[in-house]
Amino acid sequence: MDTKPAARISDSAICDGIKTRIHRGGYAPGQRLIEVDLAEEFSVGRGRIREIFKTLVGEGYLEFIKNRGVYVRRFTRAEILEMGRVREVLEGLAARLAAETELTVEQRALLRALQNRMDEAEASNDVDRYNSENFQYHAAICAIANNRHVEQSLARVRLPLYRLQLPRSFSSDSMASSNRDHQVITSSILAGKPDAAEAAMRAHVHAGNQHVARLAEEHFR
Amino acid sequence: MDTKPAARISDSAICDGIKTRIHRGGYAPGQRLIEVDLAEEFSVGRGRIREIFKTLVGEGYLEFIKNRGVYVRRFTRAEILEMGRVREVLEGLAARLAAETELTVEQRALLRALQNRMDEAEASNDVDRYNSENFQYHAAICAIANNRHVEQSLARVRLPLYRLQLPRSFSSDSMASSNRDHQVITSSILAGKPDAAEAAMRAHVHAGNQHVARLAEEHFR
DNA sequence: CTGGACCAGATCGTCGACAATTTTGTTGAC
DNA sequence: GTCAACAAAATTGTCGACGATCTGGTCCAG
Repeated sequence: MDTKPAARISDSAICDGIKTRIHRGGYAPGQRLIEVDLAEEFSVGRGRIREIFKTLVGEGYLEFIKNRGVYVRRFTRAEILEMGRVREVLEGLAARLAAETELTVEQRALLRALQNRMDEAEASNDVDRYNSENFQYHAAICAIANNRHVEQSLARVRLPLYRLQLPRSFSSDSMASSNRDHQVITSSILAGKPDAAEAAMRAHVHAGNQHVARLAEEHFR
Repeated sequence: MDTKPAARISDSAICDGIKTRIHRGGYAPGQRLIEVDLAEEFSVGRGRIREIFKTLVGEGYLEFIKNRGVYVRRFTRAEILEMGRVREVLEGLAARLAAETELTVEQRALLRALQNRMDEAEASNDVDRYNSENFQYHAAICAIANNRHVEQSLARVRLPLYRLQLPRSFSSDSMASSNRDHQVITSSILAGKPDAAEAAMRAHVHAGNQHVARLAEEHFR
């Protein structure tokens, strides 16, 4: 029993692999994914890949066209703006729930640490780092909110953001403004003020959406 | 070409069939669905049923457990309350978007007609009819909001409501209170007041959630 | 040169067969 | 009667094969 025949790969591992590539840009928006290619790559049958595709379609990553296969989902500008409005209220709710929570010392420390890191990134004008910390910050608030359905619904409407994670996504100005929002949100949550936290978060996401609305058309194809 | 061999049933038709049964109670929450049974019933292969299951899992109707099959999704009280909070903000957003819309005459007429019907149901104390009109009313607002992602996200968090669609779901008192909310929402949308419409809708759904929170534990198993 | 008809290759759709796993049923000891 | 161990049945997991559909290229008429 020394040479196990390469332990069978799990469905979720394959799912994660595909998601990661989409996030990282290995698969481009609109790209067609060929069943047999992935089947060979992961050394599984085509049927399993097919089922995994259906799952990923359900999560909003892929688009399915009958008899034509699946494509990495591509969002139009109008669609991204529609999702943006949903994101406003959901991120707002997450902030509210976080502010309603009796925070643990670890949670308080985490929020402060993330805010510090964003402040540093802003001070050193490091847009990439700010962007990355920004994602973690929103994820942390979502985790503190502790509502699986908020998290799940948010995940869907956040999908287009990964694609817009370009260096140009934040200018120096917009980064400063974004971080001012964050500071208000952070302190509102730490102070346990749900109304303030939600309002600040909604305004914050709304501003981000207007930024998207002003982007040139070429960003969306 | 006289005897077509029973035109092949489409995936979406099968999906709808299963969904309908879940809504109508033909399949009970927690019930296990056997692949081969459905395959035979619809005269298709098991693989297709399997893929359809994955799709329905993605939409929140079914739950999948490896090596054990799929079950009609069952929600705990805590989960329903979590979903309720999401519903608050999403229904609120739908009302806001509807109020932001330049309504057509048809849309105005539809809203008024639905409100009238609910008023009638309330006046005649017809809980079942009120319940049914209530669903249509919320659907109509969602349609006017005209945001596919609001609709999609809402569909998920509305799922537990179908199950609670019992006659006892509204008492005479709560029906009156619910319809007062509706009247405020309706007039706010007709008057084009987004803030008022959203606030009223949020309060309305919030009240409904508190009603759920007070239900006895037996309703959730 | 343009466009439509046709053909060949690539890819998807569906099914049935067999293996793996879980569930159910039975037996027997205590 | 209760429980464990085992055996049988039911159900799910996986794959490969075959037909159906789509894609892209070629050829020929105009």
